[in-house]
Order: sequence, then structure tokens, then C-alpha cells
Amino acid sequence: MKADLFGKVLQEMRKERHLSQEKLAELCELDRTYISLLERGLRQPTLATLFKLAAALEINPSELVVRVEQKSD
Amino acid sequence: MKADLFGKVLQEMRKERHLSQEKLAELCELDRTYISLLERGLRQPTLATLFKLAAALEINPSELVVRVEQKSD
DNA sequence: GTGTGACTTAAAGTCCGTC
DNA sequence: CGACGGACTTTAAGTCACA
Repeated sequence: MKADLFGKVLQEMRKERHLSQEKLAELCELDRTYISLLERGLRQPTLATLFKLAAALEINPSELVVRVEQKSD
Repeated sequence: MKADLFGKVLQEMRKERHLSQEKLAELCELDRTYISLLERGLRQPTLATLFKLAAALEINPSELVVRVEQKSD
């Protein structure tokens, strides 16, 4: 599992929903720049952060993980 | 999402496979005491750790998360 | 609207051990 | 075999000024 896979998935999901990093950050109550760090693969989320992000994206946390798995192939 | 849900799922999955904490730790190259901390809900895994654990349990990472989601209900 | 570096604090994760 | 503790190192969490 490459370190930046999650970030790419996150960015894709965010853009599919036409959200800015700023707006997403607001929705999940995280810092804008932290979203940026995640998308660039400079941070790996904890499970708790994954759940927050999934909630903001209105998706099941497991669905987010599925997308990461698919990218692993 | 309660803090100890993941730990319970992890312990269930481990026991289903008749693995000791020590053996699981060896399989995923994590510390023996850390598995214990996870199962007791005193630590939350990062995404990378989730993938390691899932690999050792021979399950998809997303399946692990699904189990956590189910417990949330 | 985002990238980036620097930073502090909290938590992840290790290693030693005892019971 | 697992709970638990202490001391430790590494990394995530969370924020900031600035480009």
C-alpha cells in the first residue's frame, strides 16, 4: 500500500462532489491545510479521521477503503 | 463511533482464526503489546496499520471496516 | 482556492519488563 | 497467553503565516 493512495482517493471523492478543500474541511471540522496534507499523502489518517471524512463525503467509511484497495491493484 | 469498537472487531477476527496476540503481532510486524492496546480500545490504528492487520488476518481492509460499521448500529 | 514549511501537542507504535 | 506499566521514539493531529 503506497502512502499517497488514500490522498488520491480522497481528492477524487471530494472533486466528484464539487467541494473545495475549504468546504470539506468545514464539513468535517478539520483544518483546510490538513486536508491538503492528506491529499498529498503527507499524512496517513487514523481510523477516527477516516470516519469523519467519510461522514462529510456522505459515504460509508468502508467504501472509502474499498476505493483505496482498488487503487492498490 | 465508539473508541473500542475496532478493538472488539479485531479480537473477534483474531480469535476466529485461532491466533494469539503474539502470533498476530508477528504476522503483521507490529508489537505484541500494541495488539493488546488496540483490542482494549486504548489505541486507534492508522490506515496503514489497518491494512497490515487485514493482511495478517487474510481479509480485505474494507471488510474490517464494515464490521466496525455494523457494530455502530 | 491550494501548496508548503515550520511548529507544538497528542497519539501511534516499540521495547523493556512484571503479574 | 494476555493484561498492564513505564520509558521511549516516531508520526498523526492540528494550526499558522506566507507564497
